[in-house]
Amino acid sequence: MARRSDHSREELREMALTAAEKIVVEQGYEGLSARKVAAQIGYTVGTLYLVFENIDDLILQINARTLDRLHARMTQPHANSIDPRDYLVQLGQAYIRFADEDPHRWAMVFEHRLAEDRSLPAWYQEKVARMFAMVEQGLQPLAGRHSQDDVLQASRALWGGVHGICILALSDNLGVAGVDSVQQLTESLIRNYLKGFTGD
Amino acid sequence: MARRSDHSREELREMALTAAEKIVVEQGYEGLSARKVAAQIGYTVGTLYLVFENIDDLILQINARTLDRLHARMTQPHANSIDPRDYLVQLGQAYIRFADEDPHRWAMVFEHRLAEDRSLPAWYQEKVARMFAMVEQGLQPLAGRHSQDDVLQASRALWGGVHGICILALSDNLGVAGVDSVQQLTESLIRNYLKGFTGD
DNA sequence: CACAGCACTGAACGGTGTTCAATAGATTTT
DNA sequence: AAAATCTATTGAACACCGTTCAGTGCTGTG
Repeated sequence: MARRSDHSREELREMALTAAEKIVVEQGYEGLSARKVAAQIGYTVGTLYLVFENIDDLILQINARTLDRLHARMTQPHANSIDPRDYLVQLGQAYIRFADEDPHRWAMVFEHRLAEDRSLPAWYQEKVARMFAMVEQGLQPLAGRHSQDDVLQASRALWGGVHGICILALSDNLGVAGVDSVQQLTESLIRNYLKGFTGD
Repeated sequence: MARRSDHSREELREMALTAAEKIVVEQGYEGLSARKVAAQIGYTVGTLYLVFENIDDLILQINARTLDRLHARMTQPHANSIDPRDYLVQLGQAYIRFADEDPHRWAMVFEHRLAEDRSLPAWYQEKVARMFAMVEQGLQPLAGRHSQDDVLQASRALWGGVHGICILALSDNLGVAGVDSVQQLTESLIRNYLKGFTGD
């Protein structure tokens, strides 16, 4: 029996999340289970429920971390001093690279569906919004005479597009092998879309 | 106990698939279970395993039917006698409409992941390829001086894009409410991409 | 040193996919 | 018609899943 107060709630939470992430990275979404996480950190399943509302909650916390990692990756390209088109391509490619390097972690963000009725908490939606905002800002210099609404719509279409390519590629539904081809597809999508958007 | 030979293997298979589809349509992927399907058709779970290899197999069969339905929907717009651009937009919108009208059925095609190592059977991949082929053909009239490879790549980028918008929209990650807005996004993606692709 | 409080346990519940010895109903043989 | 054979179907069993909560035993307090 793990001693009482060996670890604070916060420590427990941290240990559990780290252990769970390890399982996900190695075995994917399907490989994750409350009992496995508990065993990894030397506690029993009941304890997990003192720290997390339920398994969905735990998954959401991991996905939040994944979104943070992804965001960090996408902050590496710098908007200043390069062509806006190149910047957006770099954003897209950072996204693809992230998904390729850590497919299990990435996939869980999109494979995890919460119960039909329940919706994602605001703080989580915020993290998603933050990524769309990056695209929106990257698109801004190319706005020309487009309205703000147009830019918003374009950023969504564009990012949805990149995401779609990423999904299909990772599930082998694109008949495309290797990251390089996927990167090319992404670049094709972005550059052609932008050509259409800016109208030249 | 259901009488011996009340139904042929083929009838059993048909009954099971129909029952399973009903469950999926009503309750989604998560709501599906071998026992529920068996109960629906008046047999016990063991019998299902005489007809299907396992639950993944059953799901794959349903997904194959879904792909057929989707394909039928996408065959309704006619390539002849309209502008190729309009045709591709119609294809995209048929896709979105299908996903919107039957989200559970559609979602299962993409939510279902088979074990890491196993890959989709050839006859199934064929059905996926058939859909990409439609896009490729729709794109052909706009090929101009592009190589065949370019057209192939463009069709994948384009379709991946439509798919991505569809996914994000259905999981409420686009902050877009209502089918109409999604249709607009799709049209934006396709028309702008095509403008870039054809270069005018 | 006793005791109260509570961190933690782990068995229990109802679910899942999957297997396979046993059964019961149909068919064939006697 | 009865007996024997055959086999489609059963359903209990297994190992897992998420979740709950009465009980246990450690720990800080009085």
